[in-house]
Amino acid sequence: MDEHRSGCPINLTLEVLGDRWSLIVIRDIMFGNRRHFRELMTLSDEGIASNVLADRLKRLVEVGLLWKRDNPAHKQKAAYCLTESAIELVPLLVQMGAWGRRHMPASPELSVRAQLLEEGG
Amino acid sequence: MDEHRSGCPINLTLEVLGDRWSLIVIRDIMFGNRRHFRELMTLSDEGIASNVLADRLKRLVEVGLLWKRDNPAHKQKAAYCLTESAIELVPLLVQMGAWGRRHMPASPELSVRAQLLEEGG
DNA sequence: CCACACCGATTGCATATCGCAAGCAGTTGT
DNA sequence: ACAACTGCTTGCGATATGCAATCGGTGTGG
Repeated sequence: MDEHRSGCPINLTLEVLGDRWSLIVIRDIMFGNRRHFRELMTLSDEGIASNVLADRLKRLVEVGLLWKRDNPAHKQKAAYCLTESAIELVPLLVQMGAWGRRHMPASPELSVRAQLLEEGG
Repeated sequence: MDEHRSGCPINLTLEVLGDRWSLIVIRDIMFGNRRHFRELMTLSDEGIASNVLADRLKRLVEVGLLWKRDNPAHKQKAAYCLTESAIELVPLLVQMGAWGRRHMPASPELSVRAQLLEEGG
């Protein structure tokens, strides 16, 4: 993304994270302790397609939300890690969880985590 | 959208708001004091297309984030208003503004509003 | 040494959504 | 009557998405 639609902070955040998958990937790395491509693809309930996951990982690295750590022992098992910018998305994800918990048909077991974070985990 | 990808609160929020325009519309109604179709289309910096705006307004009404108030004096000038659910998105928008202000090239004049909200406006 | 399972990632293809421009019918002000 | 304005629709090319199959490179067991 080269040109921005506007300089509004909310809009700029939307330009980076405003799609159906980017925050799912970040959520799984952040709270689900997933680092590798196959983990992110198969272990999450939503079922992201491999081409979409590859595209999102690439874009999130490009915009500085993730970085790729090579594993010298296992060259194929590169790990995707959160940058400081991504870690600072925690309050945003907490608010998203809190809103979804109150206004959408969230499943009880998955709501617990959101509730704990909301109360200050 | 009939079936949900998962019961995770974050995912459910993304299913409703995870696109480039829904939160822009809500932002303009919430903070920009815009109620009418033409206002939302022409007065915002990002420049939403009319068909996309029509689609988003319809969907946001369907999911219960907006409601349409008829104007008896001006039949053509229907006003779109926030529901209670949408008003409770304020903390989420505040967090989006805060993150964008810190990590994206936000313009100074538009950042002021975000900063004020962040500090508790 | 070699077959095989696994790794991240790519390709092809059908479908859905997007951005843009033009235009619509109904309503309002003069 | 007429022009300006209302919310909204249509056509169309470009782009994004979802799905399945597959790729070349890498580690492993026999």
